[in-house]
Amino acid sequence: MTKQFIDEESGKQIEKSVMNSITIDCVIFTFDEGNLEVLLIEHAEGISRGKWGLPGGWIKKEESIDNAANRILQDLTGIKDLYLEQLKAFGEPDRFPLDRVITIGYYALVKKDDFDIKAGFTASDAKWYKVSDIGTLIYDHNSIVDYSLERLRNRVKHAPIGFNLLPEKFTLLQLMQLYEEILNIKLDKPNFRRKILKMKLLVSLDEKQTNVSHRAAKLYQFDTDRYEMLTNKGFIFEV
Amino acid sequence: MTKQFIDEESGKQIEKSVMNSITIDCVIFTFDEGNLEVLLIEHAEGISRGKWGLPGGWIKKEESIDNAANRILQDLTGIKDLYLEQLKAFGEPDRFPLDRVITIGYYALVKKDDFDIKAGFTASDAKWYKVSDIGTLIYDHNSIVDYSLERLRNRVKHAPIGFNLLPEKFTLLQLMQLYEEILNIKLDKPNFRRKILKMKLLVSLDEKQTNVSHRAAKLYQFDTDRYEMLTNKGFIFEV
DNA sequence: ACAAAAGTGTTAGTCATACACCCATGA
DNA sequence: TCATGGGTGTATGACTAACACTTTTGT
Repeated sequence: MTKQFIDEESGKQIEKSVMNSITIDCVIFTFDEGNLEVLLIEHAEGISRGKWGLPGGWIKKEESIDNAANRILQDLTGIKDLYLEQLKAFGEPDRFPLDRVITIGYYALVKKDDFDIKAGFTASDAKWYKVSDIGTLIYDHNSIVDYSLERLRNRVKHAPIGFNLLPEKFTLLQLMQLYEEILNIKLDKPNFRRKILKMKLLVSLDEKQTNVSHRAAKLYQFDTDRYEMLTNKGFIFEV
Repeated sequence: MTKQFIDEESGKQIEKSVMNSITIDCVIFTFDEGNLEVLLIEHAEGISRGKWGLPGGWIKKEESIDNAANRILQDLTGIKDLYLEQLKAFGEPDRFPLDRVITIGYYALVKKDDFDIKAGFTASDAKWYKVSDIGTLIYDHNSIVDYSLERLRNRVKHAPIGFNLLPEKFTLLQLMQLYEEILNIKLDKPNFRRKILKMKLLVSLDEKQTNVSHRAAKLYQFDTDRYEMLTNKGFIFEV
């Protein structure tokens, strides 16, 4: 099954135990200091040298698409259990200039703390960009990012979110800012509190913030059972 | 670009100006006499002879995936402007027994009246099945149907539906039954009326049902502008 | 007259919104 | 004592669910 061939993009000879004409591209989201960010990779070689794009890779002949996406992300980020979901296939005939390649888009949610760049990438190769600061990316990667944002906005309204984006312990304001940032709206603090607390999604801890120059907020964590239950059942978080 | 090769499934020699290892499969929904139905095809040749599955086809090298799906469905059904949306890619390594093939799932909504079987299919080759009557299909086609149903159920709660499933003129009860059938629930007639009418989605016609053995219901049609607006903006139809 | 579905009215309760206001803490 | 964010209270209005009720039409 394995064969050697020249990668048309990089010019390098690579091992070919992967599927032809199909790739995977991932939009990796994180949340840091009130900003929603996406991990981008700077291409070092080939026709797209110096340009930024989404991390991606090939699908091995004997692995499922989901497994391929998981493998690619684990190799890149070092994170085992990240949240990962397929978006859809992107396949305009001219999306990749050298050949007809269809790509399957994924999006992932990770905590920045867990993140650890791996495998031949240096800090200058891979960088977090605020979603508002993303410029023009290679190929159709801007479309994939746009589509992933739509999906994320939809998801946040119908299922709990934050488990894979916030630290273990967080304040209600942090959670609210996550919603505000994803949905790009302003929320009313008192009403947000009530809405979230009524869901019984959070466990209130006997702990408070430290080292803040204002009244310390209570810390919460997610009730994992309830989180899972609401993920399956869904809800309406209207704005 | 064009080459001849032997199709492993059917054994037939077919023209090969299409992408390798990638197919399209479509779940075509219709609504008939209160039932949600799916179009299935009986395979006449190859390893899956006599079994039922979803209609599908190949992607030509120079067409987009969406165009391929449109072409395949137009050839099959004769319908020009059907509602069509990509689901996602399905790619378990063993989903197709003879080779590694990834398929891109689509779902379509059609009016049965518009429908007209084409291109080498006879009535015994292609048949409408009630969703509750779908048995075991070839490959992973049951997963694709299940996923399309989930997507349809989600869609019906957040955007207007019916334009591509109901006749031009319809009663409120027909629309309600469509919701009931898709969501698999019972609705309260008076409350459904108010909810839908409040959306201003329908234009009331000065026409009534004929030949019914009870009080004739008023006929409605969709306000296309409003339908489109609500499709883009989205809404919440909670149950 | 009766069956069957169309269509209206009413009530009680829940929920979202908007905003006023008090609390705790570090600088 | 002031700025900053944490957190509570409350009045209003909108909407939903449940169900009783009236209307129309063919048989």
